[in-house]
Amino acid sequence: MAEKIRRIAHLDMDAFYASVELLRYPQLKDLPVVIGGGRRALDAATDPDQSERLLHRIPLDEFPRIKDYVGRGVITTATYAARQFGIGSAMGLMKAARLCPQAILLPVDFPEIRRYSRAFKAIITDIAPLMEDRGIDEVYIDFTEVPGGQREGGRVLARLIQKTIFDQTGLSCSIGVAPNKLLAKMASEFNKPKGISIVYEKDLQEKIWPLACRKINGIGPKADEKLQALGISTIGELAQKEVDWLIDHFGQKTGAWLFDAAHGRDSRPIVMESDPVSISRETTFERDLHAVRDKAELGAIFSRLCQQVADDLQRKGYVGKTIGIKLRYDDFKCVTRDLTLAECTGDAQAIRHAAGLCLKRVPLTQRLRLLGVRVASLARPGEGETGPAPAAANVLPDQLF
DNA sequence: TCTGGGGTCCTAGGACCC
DNA sequence: TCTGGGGTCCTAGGACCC
Repeated sequence: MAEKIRRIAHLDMDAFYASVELLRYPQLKDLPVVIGGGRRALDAATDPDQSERLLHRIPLDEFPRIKDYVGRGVITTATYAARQFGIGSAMGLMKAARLCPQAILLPVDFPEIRRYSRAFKAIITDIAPLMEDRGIDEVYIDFTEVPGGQREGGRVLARLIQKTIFDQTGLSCSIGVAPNKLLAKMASEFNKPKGISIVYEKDLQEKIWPLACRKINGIGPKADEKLQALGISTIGELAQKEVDWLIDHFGQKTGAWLFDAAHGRDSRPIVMESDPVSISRETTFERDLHAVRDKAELGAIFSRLCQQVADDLQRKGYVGKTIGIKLRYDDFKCVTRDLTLAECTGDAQAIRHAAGLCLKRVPLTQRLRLLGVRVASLARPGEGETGPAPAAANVLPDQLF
């Protein structure tokens, strides 16, 4: 019997958030639709009175248009029709409105998105149990030992998974199968949407080296800029460099990683379970707020964030001992402060108190656009939890908010 | 009219201990 | 008195990803 070779798949749902909405509103198919934004200006779409009518093929001209949106939201997903206008993920909605004013704008329906996310993942693990969750709309799957996982380099199994997901949910996905996660991730992008791409080790020069370095998961705008400045644009060009040269320019760790990545080497395992490192909540205000003039409003938001983080901790079954805050100023500059307590807590008041101490260590003359609260150094409750904060801690007079 | 929210990982300096 | 390591924890910032 032939030796099995390691086959890793990366599966990415096609325009996931938008596709889920299209299941509900099939009349929007082939139109530019954008998902994103906050609550405001979208009430029409979520108004209970209207949702009745939505089920009965609401006329197109009654859908909210992006040009009517006022706010600070960004795009989560755009349909392929919307992408024709240059609209893309993470783009500000205001900019997207200029590119395609008539695009339909729908808010993210998180419960629905999570429902479909759980559904497609359950379909996958029924077929191939070794799956790594990489977020709401993508996963890695180990094909190596699964029936059909070796046939045609994984294409047979990929087709089965793709078809089963589509038959059971109506959603399409793209799959790349390769010797490791790094290459599988790149392969899944080759034929989007509804694509299947198979990459073998021997395909490195032909299929991977012509690609831009930016296609490597982990090379972002900054690293790409630095590579460009060194005359390196493609993965092939990166692969021509000596490992020592890369280490000189990028440091030991990054240099060695760049070298391996350019040669298609990646030994990271599939990780099926992991504990979170931190749990946080943050919010961007509708308008920039001032620490003094908008003190009451900020204080209320601050307390709410602490309560939400405490609720999240409770629901997920964690406590933590490092409490942190994050501020973004009106010029988009960001600062963080954190404080490690003697013992873990999950209590909203204790979090609020520690976060309040952090806040005092930060300059507050400039207007703020974002405030966040984070709990890290997590543990399971039982050992290390302090419970409610001592009464004295709650009446410290010098709390800012 | 720029630029969300929830994460992970890395680096680097200082404190502190052995 | 000066001169060293190394290891771990804490903190701040930043790159990157979905």
